Amino acid sequence: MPELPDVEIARRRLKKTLVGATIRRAHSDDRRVLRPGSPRAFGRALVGRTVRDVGRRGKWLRIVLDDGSRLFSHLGMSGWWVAVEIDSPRRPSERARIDVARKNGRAASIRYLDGRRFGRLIVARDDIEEWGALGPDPFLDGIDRTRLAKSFARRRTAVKSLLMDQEVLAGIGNILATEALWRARIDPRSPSSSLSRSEVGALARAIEATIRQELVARGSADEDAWEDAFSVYGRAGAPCPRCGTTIQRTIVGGRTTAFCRRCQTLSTGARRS
DNA sequence: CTCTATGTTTAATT
DNA sequence: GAATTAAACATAGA
Repeated sequence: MPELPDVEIARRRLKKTLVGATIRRAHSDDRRVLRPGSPRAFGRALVGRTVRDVGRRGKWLRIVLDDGSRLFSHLGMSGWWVAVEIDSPRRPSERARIDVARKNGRAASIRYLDGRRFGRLIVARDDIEEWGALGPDPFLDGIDRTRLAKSFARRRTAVKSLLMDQEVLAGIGNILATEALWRARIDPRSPSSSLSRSEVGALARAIEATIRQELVARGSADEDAWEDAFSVYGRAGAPCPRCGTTIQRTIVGGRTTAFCRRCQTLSTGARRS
């Protein structure tokens, strides 16, 4: 379940169990998830280390260790971390496990699950390239309207595709982009360079509000809260919560997109040709 | 059987 | 070059 809000929730939970704890065992034999690393390097880098910090940028998690090395975790499409009893039996679905001893004397264990195995676990001495390439994180850094407007002005690509570009803003995926554009009343197919300054502002506010809303929905124990928080994502054919018009489904930048054709307007302004 | 899926990278095409 | 599109990855569920 991995977009910015989900990864932020995962970060907070991991931080509670891991910071100050010392890693006693670390195991993974999943070469796909560890790519381009190896099971041996994974264990060797982690065992004996104490966790200093658990951070996040965009959809990446970064666990910093006492020797300065780091474990990066990207959840892909289906990745997730769970905490379990230290002696709980290994389940076949577990792609990695890390057992720690905490300062309070209690032991803990976290397991990485990832059905589709698009996720990554990377150990490195320094920050990896993918981390450094990320644009500003809307939750950590806020959204610089001027900078965003400049990114949009440079290209005519569909605004939704630019929103999902991790170098423009880090952490926005298909759900956040779909929901924020609905909230800002902007057609996802609008060329980014056609957005007015006030539309960019409305979009920035919509992104911030959607992140806050999903953080609450996904942080709650209620299983249904996750889907209930969506206004249009996955709701093609259902009525728009705002105007009642049937939600449309289309493809933008290769990804399924839901939108309301009545209340999300297509900007066509400033264009060449 | 077919289609879809919260992501990213790479190859192919325009 | 840039920019867009399709395919690929691996797996589960409808």
